[in-house]
Amino acid sequence: MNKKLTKDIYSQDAVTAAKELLGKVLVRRFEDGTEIRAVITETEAYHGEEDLGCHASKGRTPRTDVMYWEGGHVYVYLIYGMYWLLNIVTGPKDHPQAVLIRGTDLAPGPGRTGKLLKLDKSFYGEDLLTSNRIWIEEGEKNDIKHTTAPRIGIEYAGPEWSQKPWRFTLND
DNA sequence: TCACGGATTCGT
DNA sequence: CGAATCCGTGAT
Repeated sequence: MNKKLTKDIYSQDAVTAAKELLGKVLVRRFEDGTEIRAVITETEAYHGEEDLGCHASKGRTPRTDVMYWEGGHVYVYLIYGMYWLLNIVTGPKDHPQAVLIRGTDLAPGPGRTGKLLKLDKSFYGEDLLTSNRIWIEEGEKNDIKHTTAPRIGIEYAGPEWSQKPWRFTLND
């Protein structure tokens, strides 16, 4: 147990990685040494520039740059001026895609998750394989079952993209 | 340099 | 249903 995930899982495409990250343990270590361990219960996949729901659909900008990096990095951004949303970059270099952590057992909702983990701008580009303040470990269960649903809050992307079943929820 | 609006949440 | 609250993005 307490085994940190290796590069393999992050090198996959976002849709596959989003399913596999369910049930894994998100670990946040604070400066005072205390740790929070939250089981990932809900994810969403954002896949490439052609995905109009993905921020990278606007091309490579200072904000989306990290999505073009190799999988295993952290992409955080501020939404509605209040919440830092946590995303895990996946796939090979120069193929922008990421998995949004939409909820954990300790905090339902992406905004609450970011609040729980006390995320901020400094986590942009953090390496999950070498960071000493945030990483992901193997979970307890092996027989993970999940439910699929359309992604939330991206109506503007049009029906083709907003209706894709790229939202994954861990079954109880 | 400026105006716009968002991968949300909470209270009315 | 609407306010809170800020900065990246694209237009001026």
